Parts: sequence; C-alpha cells; structure tokens
Amino acid sequence: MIALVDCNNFYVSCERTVDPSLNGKPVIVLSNNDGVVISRSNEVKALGVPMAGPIYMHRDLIKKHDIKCFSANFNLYMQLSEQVMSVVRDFSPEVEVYSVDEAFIDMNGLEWKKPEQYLRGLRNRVSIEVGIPVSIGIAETKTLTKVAAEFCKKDPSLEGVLNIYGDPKRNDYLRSLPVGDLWGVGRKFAAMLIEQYNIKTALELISQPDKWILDHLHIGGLKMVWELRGTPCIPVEANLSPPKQIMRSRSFGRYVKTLPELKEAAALFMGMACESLRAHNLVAGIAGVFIHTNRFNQDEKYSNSINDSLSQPTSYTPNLIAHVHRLLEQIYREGYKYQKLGVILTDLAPAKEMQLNFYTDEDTLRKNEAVMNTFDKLNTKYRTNHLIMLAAEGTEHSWRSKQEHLSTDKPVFVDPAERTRFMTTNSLPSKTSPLKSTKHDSAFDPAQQSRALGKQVAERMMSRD
DNA sequence: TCTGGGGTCCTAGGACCC
DNA sequence: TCTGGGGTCCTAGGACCC
Repeated sequence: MIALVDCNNFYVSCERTVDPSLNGKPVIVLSNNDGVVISRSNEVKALGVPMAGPIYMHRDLIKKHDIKCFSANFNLYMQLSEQVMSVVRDFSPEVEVYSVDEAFIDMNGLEWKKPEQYLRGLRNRVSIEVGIPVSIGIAETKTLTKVAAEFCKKDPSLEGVLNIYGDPKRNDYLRSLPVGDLWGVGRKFAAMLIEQYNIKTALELISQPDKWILDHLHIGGLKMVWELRGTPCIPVEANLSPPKQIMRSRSFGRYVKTLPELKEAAALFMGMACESLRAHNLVAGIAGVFIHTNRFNQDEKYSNSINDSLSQPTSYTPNLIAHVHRLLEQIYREGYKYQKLGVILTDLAPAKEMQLNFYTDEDTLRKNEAVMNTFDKLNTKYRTNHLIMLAAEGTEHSWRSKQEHLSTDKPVFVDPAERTRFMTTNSLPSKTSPLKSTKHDSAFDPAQQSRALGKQVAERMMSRD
C-alpha cells in the first residue's frame, strides 16, 4: 500500500498563507520573469487560464476578474514545503519527497491503522500547522495513487483522501480519465495516442498488449501501464540519491548583447550552482554553459552550448567561473540579442572520493577548500547568498529577471493557534495578527539589504580581530 | 511588447575495439 | 569484382516530471 500526499495549487496556497484575504479569490503565480503561469487557484482554473501558458494572452481576463498575480517567491515556497514534509514524516519514516509539493508514503505495516482515517489526520495537521491544503491518494502502486489524488481533488465530499486500494471499481476511474492526464503521458504521447490510434482514456490504454505499449511508449510507458493494472514497478525510494547534474539558468529581464555582461551572469549563476554542489558534498568533473536568443523570434536566432572536463574535479567557484568564461568566449557571437544563459555541472562525484591527478597541488587544494568553507558558512549564517561573493559575479545585474509582483521575502511564522481561530471563524485577521502579510514595497532592495548586512558583519569582525 | 527553471531517464546512432 | 560479426561506451536529443 502506497499513499501520495499532494499539495493543492501549491504556490498559490503558499501566497495565501502570507495573505489569507486571497482565499476564495482568483490567484496566479508567475514564472521567474513574470512571463508564464506556473500555479493557478481553482477560481482561475474555472476561468480557463491554462497552466504553463504566457500570461500576456490573458490581460483582459485578469482585469475583468481582478485576478491577483504574484512573482514566484521560491524562498517562501521552499520553507513551506519543508514544513509540510516534516509533518508528513511524523506519520511515517518511509517517505519519498518526490517534488516540492508531493510525497509518497510507503504504507506497508500501517494498513491496520485505517488508512483513510490516519491520513485524514495528516491532512488536518498540515492544514492547521502549515496552512496548506493537501489531497491524498491511496492505492497499490505509485501511478494509481496519482490517479486517486487526481479524483480526490475534484470531489470535496471525500475530505481530501481517496483510497482505491483493492477497489473493484478501479477501472471505472480509469474509464473516465483522459489518457493525457496520466503520470507518464505528456503532450507528445497524448497526441500520438489520440490522433493516430484513437486511444482516449486510461482504460483503453491499459487494454493494449504489452508489446504494443513497449513499441510505442517504450519501457517507461510499459511500467506505467503495469502499475495502472495494479503491479508495482516503481518503488518508493525513501533515501534520496545525490543529484547527477546541477544547473542554474535565467531568462534576462532585457536583452543582453555584450560578452562582459554574459560573463557576469555566468559567474553569478556558477556561484549559485557551486553553492548547491558543495551543499551536497560533491565535486564536478565537467562544466558547461549555454546561451540563446529569444526562441520565439524567427528573424534572429542563435543558440549554442559547450562543455568541457576540468583538469581536476572541483567545487572551487573561482576555477569553475574561469572555466566557463573560457567556454563562453568560444560560443559567443557578436551582434545577437541574448535572452537566456545557463551553466551546467555534470560528472558529479563525492568530494571525499575526489581523484587527484599527477600535478595536483594538495596544499592549494586544502586552502581553496578552507576558503569555500568559510564562504558558505557566512552566507548560510546570515541567510543570504550575497553576503560574500566573487567580484566576477558583479553587483548591478541590470539584466536580472523582472519580478514586479513579489509578495514577501521574509520568513513566515504563523502561530497554529491563530490559524485555528482563523479557520474556525473564517474571519479576516486583525491588523495586529501575525497572519498579516508583509507587503513588498518598492524600496525593498535585496542587494542593498545584503550590502548593509555585509557592512555590519565586517565591522563586527574587525572589532573582534 | 510580452513565452520559466530544474531535473530524470531512455534511445538511437556513431566511434571505437578486437 | 569481392569488404564480418560482436561488442562497449559515449553523446545528443527527445520524452517525461513538477
């Protein structure tokens, strides 16, 4: 028995914990450059605004229905995700955190606990302690829990939990499920199944012979189909494995033409990637960079990527920045308006198993490691990525993403008692309530804030030493 | 005018080996 | 005129996920 805990409209729900007056109102969360819809409230879904579509096509609808739009605030979403997951872990040690808003629970050994009742308790605790609504599906396989959670969201009378484990009516659900809504069937496969083979529902798909599935949807598709028939093929993996690749990329807030500006962006993104690399105690053997112009602009198109192995695997930011700067010089072409740049680290290996080469100067290695250690400690301690940075990363970043509708960057603390009161009375919180949102004001500048913080820290350290 | 970011896995095909 | 068979490894690209 497996359960899936799935947060409803996660990013929108996060914004609503900051500002509960958004409850019941149409709300959208936008991608990094405020260009694309990445989360919608139920009210917005009902209005027909599609997921992952460009927002500018819905200007009129936004105005007409007074839809509230927010820039993505991933710091906030990560914090709330961690809170949700920590409640989930209270209910079982066997948890696979599958994404920012989803977790699978291995329920084996918990069947006797009356799963619906037990997990309804989980749902209520997440709701009260974190303020995020979740839907929970229970079934024999991961793919079936996805189906259950999907139906659960659409039927409020289920109170957030649908158990289809051993349910003889399982195929009734599959009969009414469009093939494109399946976990493992994306746009391309859905179009092929419907247009070429007239296979429209999940039930029609699982009625095909294995050989046909293997030929058309490959091994991943066959696993999915077996899972829909009730045979587990995708295990719950409670132990998370280290990443195989780390990438940092952004679309620019404006077009960028010059090599120095691209280098600045590459350095900044590499700084971020390296931080993650070291947080996982890994080193990279290969690093690369890619750039491209606006892919929707047919007149002028250029995109290129390049990567190369390092003479010595490392997580030392200065070396990796120098490496991608050299690579960037090779693919940069003058005269183009660049829209996006990204850096990629691959061939990752545990830092403690690092291979040295014949020429490696171990003394330098140790010194570099100590520098990065101190670097990370300070940036972690003061909860900012920009307390200390490399000069190559620049300070102005005039090309950075638009984020014109940020809610708040400050950590959110909500007193559970206060939330309970809010939920039961359903009244708006008073002005002094901790639920009150910290509105983004235009004077708030993260860069300036961190410079001020940096100054404070520097003064403190100097007075001490 | 305006179109995200960060991942995983699988497959086909090419290079190379003997 | 006539040109094998059996492998491995790597990479780019395509599918998928949230």
